[in-house]
Amino acid sequence: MSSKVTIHEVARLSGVSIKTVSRVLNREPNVKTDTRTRVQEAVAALNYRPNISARSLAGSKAYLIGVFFDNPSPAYVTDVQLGAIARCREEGYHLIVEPLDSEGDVAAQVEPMLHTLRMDGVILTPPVCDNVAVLDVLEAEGVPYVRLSPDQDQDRSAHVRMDDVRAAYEMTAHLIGLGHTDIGFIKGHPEHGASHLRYEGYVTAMKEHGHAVREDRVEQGWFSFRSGFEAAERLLDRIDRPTAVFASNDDMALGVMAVANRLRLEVPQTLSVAGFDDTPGAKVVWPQLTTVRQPIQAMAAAAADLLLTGATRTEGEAPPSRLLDFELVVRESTGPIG
Amino acid sequence: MSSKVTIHEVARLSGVSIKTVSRVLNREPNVKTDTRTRVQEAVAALNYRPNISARSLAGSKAYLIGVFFDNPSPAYVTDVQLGAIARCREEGYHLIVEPLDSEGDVAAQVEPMLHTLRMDGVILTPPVCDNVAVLDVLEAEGVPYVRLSPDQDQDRSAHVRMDDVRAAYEMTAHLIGLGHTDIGFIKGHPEHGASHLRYEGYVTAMKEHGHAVREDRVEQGWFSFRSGFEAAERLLDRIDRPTAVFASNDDMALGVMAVANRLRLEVPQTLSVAGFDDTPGAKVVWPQLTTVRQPIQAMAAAAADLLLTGATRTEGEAPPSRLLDFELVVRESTGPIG
DNA sequence: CTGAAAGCGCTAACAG
DNA sequence: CTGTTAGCGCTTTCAG
Repeated sequence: MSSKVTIHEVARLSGVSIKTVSRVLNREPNVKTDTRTRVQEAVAALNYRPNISARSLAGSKAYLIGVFFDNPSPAYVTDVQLGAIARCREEGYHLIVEPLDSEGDVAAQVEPMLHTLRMDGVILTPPVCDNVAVLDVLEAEGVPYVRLSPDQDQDRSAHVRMDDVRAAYEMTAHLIGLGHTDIGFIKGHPEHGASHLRYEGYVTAMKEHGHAVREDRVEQGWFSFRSGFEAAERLLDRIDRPTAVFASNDDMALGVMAVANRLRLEVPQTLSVAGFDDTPGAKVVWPQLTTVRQPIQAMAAAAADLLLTGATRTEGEAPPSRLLDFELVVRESTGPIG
Repeated sequence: MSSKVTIHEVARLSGVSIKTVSRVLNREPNVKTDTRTRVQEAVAALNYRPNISARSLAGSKAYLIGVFFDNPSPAYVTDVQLGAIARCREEGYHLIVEPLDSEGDVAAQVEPMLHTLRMDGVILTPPVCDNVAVLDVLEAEGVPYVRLSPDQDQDRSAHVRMDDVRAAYEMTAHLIGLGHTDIGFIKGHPEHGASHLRYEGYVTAMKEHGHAVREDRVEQGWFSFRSGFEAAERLLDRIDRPTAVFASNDDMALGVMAVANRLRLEVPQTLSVAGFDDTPGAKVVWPQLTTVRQPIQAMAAAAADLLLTGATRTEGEAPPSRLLDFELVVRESTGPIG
């Protein structure tokens, strides 16, 4: 219980008023350099840390940023937390995590936490970032928020996203560059916006390179391993089959790999397989999966940054947004034919 | 900004003093049932929520539980958070997540957060739960903590764990029950306590069933996919090979699967493969992996419970601990020979 | 069983 | 550039 040091002790030791200490703490202007130094020394000497409850009770900041999530993948959630905390720590903010139960009334879960804990901002991950009821509550409570990769109504709020179309385009181009012309595609869950964007990238790349998009080369999937497995069976269990398959996410790509194994199709000699997301599973198959990496940590850090700099509070103008670069991760599951 | 309702409004509406409202809020005794009801109605009518900063500034509780982690797997971290929050919400507590950078001075990172944010308790996950410097800081600051699956010095603090020995024993017994007598084993990272416990379970089961533990059937691994892959090559790429392999974790088991695929060994007809942990990857291979599921959410909930009930503050006696049950998850990667 | 008074440790005005 | 005075919304004494 060594934390009995308060702002008063610091003020006394440095011979100034508590208000001046407060100014130094908050990096406010109008403090003589000399005084500032003296206060900082006292802070260090006493190992003083301002009490966050007192600060938020008295002031307008809570030094707390919330991360709301509702069932996305663990790897995604963890990366969001790591990215957000990295930026938050610079300003002395902490992260409150609030898993939401999407089965229940999500808005009803959100409202109480906004009342008790006055967070300075909230980061919303998919799919809760597209839950209109949640956005409504947030706005009614006046809590700034940033959405990560929102599907719908992007102009409604500040958000951070990645260029799915271009990423899918480049992955397709990568396959084409390897010599493939007959490339199968497995679509993602039709209710996820990313599905359409990724498909669009694939189609554009095929067309621009003069390759037909055959109807029997495009299968519907649902982002799950099983749906990828089944789609791959339809695509591959026949004489006339594509030489490469691009699945809209890694889980489905792993399903493709499983089918390839079963059918004794050598990857990548006989079949190239590409995924999307760079989930942990991508490195846990043999051969390792070529995929697209989203800069999730950087996206979360950008979201935190928007919140901390107050950039979300725009008057009239369109809410700020950031578009980050993806990365093509070429591993062993794609290669030239033969 | 609808949250201007304070305890005073509630007191006025219910015709009592704020102290009585406070009593009702905190479920304190000595309030007439009638009065209590009236206050609760006022709370509901005004949609009042006590301000957490004010509460923690005035009182001794912060309504905040910390979760410290330092590089365990995303799936593990997420489960811990879900389990802990489930218990915390019942009491109006929130979760603060603090990823620690194990490369740096972990203790130095912990001390400031304990000062600014006076958490009521902290849950430590492996491997940070075995960092003595962190435990020292926690104790110096008087912050109660519970460790999840600690390796060392278990009696030092409250902790929650699972019976690794028995789980490994039962998995081995499962294989033996299927008719296997020649079972390979891949050990985990030698510096993780679980590695030894799991090996012990395997050895005990083999011996008790009258099967020899051949030296050339036990390989050292490091919990990574690659180490499992390499160990499996030594175990399987030869005429005289075991009919089953039990890897100390799923990542290594997936490495075994990859080697089996490569060597064209049919799983499970020619080779049974078992893992440990039930990570997401276990369901993302074909055939799906037989493994052991740790009740991570339940363990985290138990840890939160110890913290919330104040069970960690024991005088003199041994710190409390809870041992939870594991679950054998039998999927398709294990089966009878032939 | 209930209430009045006194802060918790800080920031927000406003004076100087 | 610096200090003074008020609270923020609660819990904690301590009286009734």
